[in-house]
Amino acid sequence: MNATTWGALSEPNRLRIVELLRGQPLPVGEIAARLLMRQPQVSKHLKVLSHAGLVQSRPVAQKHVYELQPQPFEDLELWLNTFRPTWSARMDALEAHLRNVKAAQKGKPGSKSR
Amino acid sequence: MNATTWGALSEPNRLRIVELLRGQPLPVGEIAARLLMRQPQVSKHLKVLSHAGLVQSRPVAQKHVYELQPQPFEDLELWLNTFRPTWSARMDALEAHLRNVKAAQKGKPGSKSR
DNA sequence: TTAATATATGCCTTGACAGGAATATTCCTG
DNA sequence: CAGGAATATTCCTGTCAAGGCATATATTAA
Repeated sequence: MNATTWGALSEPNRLRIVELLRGQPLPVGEIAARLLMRQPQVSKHLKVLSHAGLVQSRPVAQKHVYELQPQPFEDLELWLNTFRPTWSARMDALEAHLRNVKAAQKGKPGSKSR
Repeated sequence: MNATTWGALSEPNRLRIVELLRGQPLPVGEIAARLLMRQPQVSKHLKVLSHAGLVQSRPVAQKHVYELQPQPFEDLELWLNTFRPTWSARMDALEAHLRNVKAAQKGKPGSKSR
Protein backbone atom coordinates (compact mmCIF):
# COMPACT_ATOMS: atom_id res chain seq x y z
CA MET A 1 0.00 0.00 0.00
CA ASN A 2 1.53 3.31 -0.99
CA ALA A 3 0.98 6.60 0.77
CA THR A 4 -0.02 8.34 -2.45
CA THR A 5 -3.47 6.83 -2.33
CA TRP A 6 -4.00 7.99 1.22
CA GLY A 7 -2.69 11.42 0.38
CA ALA A 8 -5.08 11.75 -2.51
CA LEU A 9 -8.02 10.95 -0.28
CA SER A 10 -6.85 13.05 2.65
CA GLU A 11 -8.10 16.26 1.13
CA PRO A 12 -11.79 16.85 1.98
CA ASN A 13 -12.77 18.17 -1.43
CA ARG A 14 -11.02 15.31 -3.15
CA LEU A 15 -12.83 12.88 -0.94
CA ARG A 16 -16.09 14.57 -1.92
CA ILE A 17 -15.22 14.23 -5.58
CA VAL A 18 -14.52 10.53 -5.19
CA GLU A 19 -17.76 10.00 -3.35
CA LEU A 20 -19.62 11.90 -6.02
CA LEU A 21 -18.08 9.82 -8.79
CA ARG A 22 -19.07 6.71 -6.93
CA GLY A 23 -22.54 7.32 -8.30
CA GLN A 24 -21.59 7.85 -11.92
CA PRO A 25 -18.86 9.23 -14.18
CA LEU A 26 -19.05 12.99 -14.65
CA PRO A 27 -17.38 15.76 -16.62
CA VAL A 28 -15.33 18.41 -14.82
CA GLY A 29 -17.96 21.11 -15.09
CA GLU A 30 -20.62 18.91 -13.55
CA ILE A 31 -18.40 18.08 -10.62
CA ALA A 32 -17.64 21.72 -10.05
CA ALA A 33 -21.32 22.62 -10.23
CA ARG A 34 -22.54 19.90 -7.91
CA LEU A 35 -19.86 20.44 -5.30
CA LEU A 36 -19.94 24.23 -5.58
CA MET A 37 -16.28 24.39 -6.41
CA ARG A 38 -14.44 26.42 -9.01
CA GLN A 39 -13.42 24.66 -12.17
CA PRO A 40 -9.65 25.16 -11.87
CA GLN A 41 -9.55 23.65 -8.39
CA VAL A 42 -11.58 20.70 -9.58
CA SER A 43 -9.16 20.16 -12.43
CA LYS A 44 -6.26 20.29 -10.00
CA HIS A 45 -7.85 17.82 -7.65
CA LEU A 46 -8.67 15.52 -10.52
CA LYS A 47 -5.07 15.69 -11.57
CA VAL A 48 -4.00 14.46 -8.15
CA LEU A 49 -6.64 11.75 -8.11
CA SER A 50 -5.65 10.74 -11.59
CA HIS A 51 -1.99 10.60 -10.68
CA ALA A 52 -2.93 8.30 -7.80
CA GLY A 53 -4.79 6.09 -10.24
CA LEU A 54 -8.11 6.68 -8.52
CA VAL A 55 -9.80 8.18 -11.56
CA GLN A 56 -9.39 8.19 -15.27
CA SER A 57 -10.76 10.53 -17.89
CA ARG A 58 -12.25 9.85 -21.24
CA PRO A 59 -12.86 12.60 -23.81
CA VAL A 60 -16.42 13.25 -24.95
CA ALA A 61 -16.48 16.20 -27.32
CA GLN A 62 -14.78 19.00 -25.39
CA LYS A 63 -15.77 17.43 -22.13
CA HIS A 64 -13.53 15.18 -20.08
CA VAL A 65 -15.56 12.58 -18.30
CA TYR A 66 -13.91 11.31 -15.15
CA GLU A 67 -14.56 7.86 -13.85
CA LEU A 68 -13.45 5.95 -10.77
CA GLN A 69 -10.95 3.15 -11.17
CA PRO A 70 -11.44 -0.03 -9.12
CA GLN A 71 -7.80 -1.00 -8.73
CA PRO A 72 -6.76 1.30 -5.86
CA PHE A 73 -9.90 0.39 -3.98
CA GLU A 74 -9.08 -3.26 -4.33
CA ASP A 75 -5.60 -2.53 -3.07
CA LEU A 76 -7.09 -0.79 -0.07
CA GLU A 77 -9.26 -3.77 0.57
CA LEU A 78 -6.25 -6.08 0.47
CA TRP A 79 -4.29 -3.81 2.75
CA LEU A 80 -7.11 -3.71 5.25
CA ASN A 81 -7.26 -7.47 5.25
CA THR A 82 -3.67 -7.68 6.38
CA PHE A 83 -4.90 -6.26 9.69
CA ARG A 84 -7.49 -8.92 10.25
CA PRO A 85 -5.03 -11.40 11.78
CA THR A 86 -4.16 -8.73 14.32
CA TRP A 87 -7.69 -8.40 15.56
CA SER A 88 -8.36 -12.13 15.51
CA ALA A 89 -5.13 -12.83 17.34
CA ARG A 90 -6.17 -10.44 20.07
CA MET A 91 -9.62 -11.97 20.18
CA ASP A 92 -8.02 -15.36 20.60
CA ALA A 93 -5.83 -14.03 23.36
CA LEU A 94 -8.81 -12.51 25.09
CA GLU A 95 -10.76 -15.69 24.70
CA ALA A 96 -7.90 -17.75 26.15
CA HIS A 97 -7.60 -15.32 29.00
CA LEU A 98 -11.28 -15.59 29.80
CA ARG A 99 -11.03 -19.35 29.69
CA ASN A 100 -8.19 -19.22 32.20
CA VAL A 101 -10.11 -16.94 34.49
CA LYS A 102 -13.09 -19.22 34.39
CA ALA A 103 -10.95 -22.29 35.08
CA ALA A 104 -9.22 -20.50 37.94
CA GLN A 105 -12.57 -19.55 39.47
CA LYS A 106 -13.70 -23.13 39.40
CA GLY A 107 -10.42 -24.47 40.75
CA LYS A 108 -9.60 -22.08 43.55
CA PRO A 109 -11.94 -19.08 43.86
CA GLY A 110 -10.16 -15.84 44.77
CA SER A 111 -6.85 -16.69 43.11
CA LYS A 112 -5.56 -15.18 39.91
CA SER A 113 -4.19 -16.81 36.79
CA ARG A 114 -0.57 -15.65 36.38
CA MET B 1 -15.91 8.42 6.47
CA ASN B 2 -13.99 11.43 7.68
CA ALA B 3 -10.88 12.89 6.11
CA THR B 4 -8.95 12.77 9.39
CA THR B 5 -8.34 9.06 9.07
CA TRP B 6 -7.01 9.47 5.56
CA GLY B 7 -4.85 12.36 6.64
CA ALA B 8 -3.35 10.36 9.45
CA LEU B 9 -2.35 7.60 7.06
CA SER B 10 -1.17 9.88 4.29
CA GLU B 11 2.18 10.51 5.91
CA PRO B 12 4.68 7.78 4.97
CA ASN B 13 6.25 7.49 8.40
CA ARG B 14 2.88 7.30 10.04
CA LEU B 15 1.87 4.57 7.66
CA ARG B 16 5.05 2.71 8.61
CA ILE B 17 4.21 3.05 12.28
CA VAL B 18 0.74 1.65 11.73
CA GLU B 19 2.09 -1.25 9.75
CA LEU B 20 4.65 -1.93 12.45
CA LEU B 21 2.01 -1.91 15.17
CA ARG B 22 -0.03 -4.34 13.14
CA GLY B 23 2.35 -7.00 14.40
CA GLN B 24 2.23 -6.10 18.08
CA PRO B 25 1.84 -3.19 20.50
CA LEU B 26 5.09 -1.32 21.13
CA PRO B 27 6.46 1.47 23.29
CA VAL B 28 7.59 4.71 21.69
CA GLY B 29 11.28 3.97 21.99
CA GLU B 30 10.95 0.65 20.25
CA ILE B 31 9.07 2.20 17.38
CA ALA B 32 11.72 4.86 16.99
CA ALA B 33 14.50 2.27 17.10
CA ARG B 34 12.91 -0.09 14.60
CA LEU B 35 11.97 2.58 12.11
CA LEU B 36 15.17 4.56 12.57
CA MET B 37 13.27 7.67 13.52
CA ARG B 38 13.92 10.18 16.28
CA GLN B 39 11.82 9.87 19.36
CA PRO B 40 10.19 13.32 19.25
CA GLN B 41 8.93 12.78 15.72
CA VAL B 42 7.56 9.41 16.69
CA SER B 43 5.72 10.97 19.59
CA LYS B 44 4.27 13.61 17.31
CA HIS B 45 3.13 11.06 14.78
CA LEU B 46 1.61 8.95 17.49
CA LYS B 47 -0.25 11.99 18.67
CA VAL B 48 -1.78 12.42 15.25
CA LEU B 49 -2.62 8.74 14.98
CA SER B 50 -4.06 8.81 18.45
CA HIS B 51 -6.16 11.85 17.64
CA ALA B 52 -7.53 9.98 14.64
CA GLY B 53 -8.41 7.07 16.90
CA LEU B 54 -6.06 4.72 15.11
CA VAL B 55 -3.95 3.95 18.15
CA GLN B 56 -4.26 4.10 21.88
CA SER B 57 -1.58 4.08 24.56
CA ARG B 58 -1.40 2.27 27.84
CA PRO B 59 1.22 3.09 30.49
CA VAL B 60 3.64 0.38 31.53
CA ALA B 61 6.11 1.75 34.03
CA GLN B 62 7.58 4.82 32.34
CA LYS B 63 6.84 3.38 28.96
CA HIS B 64 3.80 4.16 26.87
CA VAL B 65 2.77 1.15 24.91
CA TYR B 66 0.87 2.02 21.75
CA GLU B 67 -1.66 -0.31 20.26
CA LEU B 68 -3.80 -0.25 17.13
CA GLN B 69 -7.52 0.29 17.48
CA PRO B 70 -9.89 -1.70 15.25
CA GLN B 71 -12.66 0.84 14.93
CA PRO B 72 -11.25 3.11 12.21
CA PHE B 73 -10.26 0.10 10.17
CA GLU B 74 -13.77 -1.20 10.36
CA ASP B 75 -15.01 2.18 9.26
CA LEU B 76 -12.67 2.05 6.30
CA GLU B 77 -13.98 -1.36 5.45
CA LEU B 78 -17.54 -0.08 5.51
CA TRP B 79 -16.63 2.91 3.41
CA LEU B 80 -14.95 0.72 0.84
CA ASN B 81 -18.03 -1.44 0.64
CA THR B 82 -20.11 1.54 -0.42
CA PHE B 83 -18.16 1.40 -3.66
CA ARG B 84 -18.95 -2.16 -4.42
CA PRO B 85 -22.35 -1.34 -6.00
CA THR B 86 -20.52 0.95 -8.38
CA TRP B 87 -18.29 -1.77 -9.73
CA SER B 88 -21.07 -4.34 -9.88
CA ALA B 89 -23.37 -1.88 -11.62
CA ARG B 90 -20.74 -1.31 -14.26
CA MET B 91 -20.17 -5.01 -14.59
CA ASP B 92 -23.88 -5.44 -15.10
CA ALA B 93 -23.89 -2.71 -17.70
CA LEU B 94 -20.97 -4.28 -19.46
CA GLU B 95 -22.62 -7.66 -19.31
CA ALA B 96 -25.86 -6.27 -20.73
CA HIS B 97 -23.91 -4.53 -23.43
CA LEU B 98 -22.17 -7.71 -24.41
CA ARG B 99 -25.47 -9.53 -24.46
CA ASN B 100 -26.85 -6.90 -26.82
CA VAL B 101 -23.88 -7.15 -29.08
CA LYS B 102 -24.20 -10.88 -29.22
CA ALA B 103 -27.93 -10.68 -29.97
CA ALA B 104 -27.31 -8.09 -32.66
CA GLN B 105 -24.69 -10.26 -34.28
CA LYS B 106 -27.10 -13.12 -34.42
CA GLY B 107 -30.00 -11.02 -35.72
CA LYS B 108 -28.34 -8.81 -38.34
CA PRO B 109 -24.58 -9.20 -38.57
CA GLY B 110 -22.77 -5.94 -39.35
CA SER B 111 -25.25 -3.68 -37.56
CA LYS B 112 -24.53 -1.91 -34.30
CA SER B 113 -26.66 -1.65 -31.16
CA ARG B 114 -27.24 2.08 -30.73
C1' DT C 1 14.98 13.93 47.03
C1' DT C 2 18.07 12.91 43.34
C1' DA C 3 19.33 10.51 39.33
C1' DA C 4 17.99 8.03 35.39
C1' DT C 5 14.85 6.52 31.93
C1' DA C 6 11.01 7.28 28.73
C1' DT C 7 8.08 10.30 26.55
C1' DA C 8 5.85 14.71 25.40
C1' DT C 9 6.13 19.75 24.05
C1' DG C 10 7.74 24.02 22.27
C1' DC C 11 10.07 26.75 18.95
C1' DC C 12 12.04 27.42 14.57
C1' DT C 13 12.75 26.82 9.69
C1' DT C 14 11.54 24.94 5.40
C1' DG C 15 8.77 22.73 1.95
C1' DA C 16 4.35 21.24 0.27
C1' DC C 17 -0.11 22.29 -0.95
C1' DA C 18 -4.73 24.54 -1.50
C1' DG C 19 -7.42 28.39 -3.16
C1' DG C 20 -7.95 32.68 -6.23
C1' DA C 21 -7.67 34.76 -10.53
C1' DA C 22 -5.95 35.17 -15.08
C1' DT C 23 -4.67 32.85 -19.07
C1' DA C 24 -3.39 29.03 -22.12
C1' DT C 25 -5.02 24.98 -24.52
C1' DT C 26 -8.05 21.88 -26.83
C1' DC C 27 -11.93 20.64 -29.27
C1' DC C 28 -16.34 21.33 -31.48
C1' DT C 29 -19.49 23.99 -34.48
C1' DG C 30 -20.81 27.08 -38.04
C1' DC D 1 -10.86 29.95 -39.93
C1' DA D 2 -13.56 32.29 -36.16
C1' DG D 3 -15.93 31.97 -32.03
C1' DG D 4 -17.28 29.67 -28.17
C1' DA D 5 -17.32 26.02 -24.76
C1' DA D 6 -14.79 23.04 -21.56
C1' DT D 7 -10.78 22.10 -19.31
C1' DA D 8 -5.85 22.61 -18.04
C1' DT D 9 -2.04 25.44 -16.51
C1' DT D 10 0.43 29.16 -14.39
C1' DC D 11 1.59 32.43 -10.93
C1' DC D 12 0.81 34.21 -6.53
C1' DT D 13 -0.11 34.06 -1.62
C1' DG D 14 -1.16 32.23 2.83
C1' DT D 15 -1.41 28.27 5.70
C1' DC D 16 -0.15 24.04 7.59
C1' DA D 17 2.67 20.33 8.72
C1' DA D 18 7.11 17.78 9.30
C1' DG D 19 11.81 17.47 10.88
C1' DG D 20 15.64 19.08 14.04
C1' DC D 21 16.88 20.33 18.42
C1' DA D 22 16.36 21.73 23.09
C1' DT D 23 13.74 21.18 26.98
C1' DA D 24 9.81 20.08 29.96
C1' DT D 25 7.23 16.37 32.16
C1' DA D 26 6.41 11.95 34.28
C1' DT D 27 7.66 7.69 36.27
C1' DT D 28 10.80 4.55 38.50
C1' DA D 29 14.47 3.38 41.57
C1' DA D 30 18.09 4.24 44.94
